[in-house]
Amino acid sequence: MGTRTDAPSRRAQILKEAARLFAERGFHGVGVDEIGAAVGISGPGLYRHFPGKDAMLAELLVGISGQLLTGGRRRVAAADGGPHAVLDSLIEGHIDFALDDRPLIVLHDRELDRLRDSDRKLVRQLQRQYVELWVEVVCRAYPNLAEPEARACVHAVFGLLNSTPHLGRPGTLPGRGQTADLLHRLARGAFEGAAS
Amino acid sequence: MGTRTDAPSRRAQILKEAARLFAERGFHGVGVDEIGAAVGISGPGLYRHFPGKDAMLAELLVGISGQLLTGGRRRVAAADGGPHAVLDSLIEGHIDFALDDRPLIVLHDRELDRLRDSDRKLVRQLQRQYVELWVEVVCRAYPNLAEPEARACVHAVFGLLNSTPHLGRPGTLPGRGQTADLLHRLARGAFEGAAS
DNA sequence: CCCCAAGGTTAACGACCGCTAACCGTCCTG
DNA sequence: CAGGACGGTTAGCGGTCGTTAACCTTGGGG
Repeated sequence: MGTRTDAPSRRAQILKEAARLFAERGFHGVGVDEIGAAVGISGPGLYRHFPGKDAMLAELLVGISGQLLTGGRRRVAAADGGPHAVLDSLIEGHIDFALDDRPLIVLHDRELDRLRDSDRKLVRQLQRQYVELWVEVVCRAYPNLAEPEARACVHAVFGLLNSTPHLGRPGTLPGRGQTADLLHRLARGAFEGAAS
Repeated sequence: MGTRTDAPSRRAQILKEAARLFAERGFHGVGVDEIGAAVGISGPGLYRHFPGKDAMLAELLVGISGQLLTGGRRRVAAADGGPHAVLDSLIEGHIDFALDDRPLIVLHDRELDRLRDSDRKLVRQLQRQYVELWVEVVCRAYPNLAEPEARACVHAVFGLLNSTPHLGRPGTLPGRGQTADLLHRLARGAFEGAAS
């Protein structure tokens, strides 16, 4: 038997609802009773699945950071074109994540400081590796960008791509595909502008 | 006697420290005692200056939104070049704000939902007007962008420019001037990329 | 058939938080 | 020199929050 991939239903459901609530109202703005109510159980029943409220946030943030990193590494490893093609792949992956898991993207750069020291250190390490992955590709694609500049560009483009939650209600923009395309052009253009 | 511009020292000091703390740990993560301690008085002494903790956040957010809007309008009115020059001026103004008042920029798009309904409605209205100001200029500068696309671009570029808090410790990037220049090129490039 | 693990329930505790009450010193002014 | 506005203080109240305790129900296996 594996120690993971057990009991997918309830635990995953709790994490999903907790992510939504944390993203909407902030970690400190959500009570455990509300999280419980969101999954049909109430209050302290959550403690059969998690040792505490902090642990939910920690698991969410570690999960996000890990997913982003491994997804990015996979795309870099699967590169078959030049550095620009690799960068496009990274951008595409990040956009997919931002569009499909908005609450997680919000948490990922808003609620990091609410973690216990050890968890925060781990998440920061994962995030840093993800950034460095991008920085290497950007430096290869735009050789006239120095590394600190490239790092700043990467952070800025993350801010750009993570702006999807601010796009607000749907319907203002045609569809997911076109939104993704627009974001992609924005990100590429930003790098081009920085390197000019 | 004017109803404003009185007692600049203490009140302004409280607002400044409250902004810093709210940005660092979130509105719900900061107690009034900590805000008091940050300005040398302790706890309920704050209630001689503000009716409550909510009022501090409200005043901060209304102030930021108003400053951004009036600053933007001033720059549009003072336009002496084509739409691209106006857009450059808007970008420059927003960068100045983002670099000089990082905590306020953070609050401005993180803690909006913690306000009472009336205050939130006001702030949202100011923010919307600011966005529309940009959208008009962008539509003039890039006529092949439809209005919904232009609006999405503006939000995305805000996300890009507001990423300065993530740049972390200073010293990684040369100086303020070069950071501002890099951000400016990133923003212009993003619009160019979107319009291509 | 019994039992026990899994996953709930409600009650309640201790800590904390926003805020009020009551009080106090210090100027500035009529 | 009285007096009141101003800007502090400490004590404490009411409510909320995360967490624990004690108990209950159900389903599957020796």
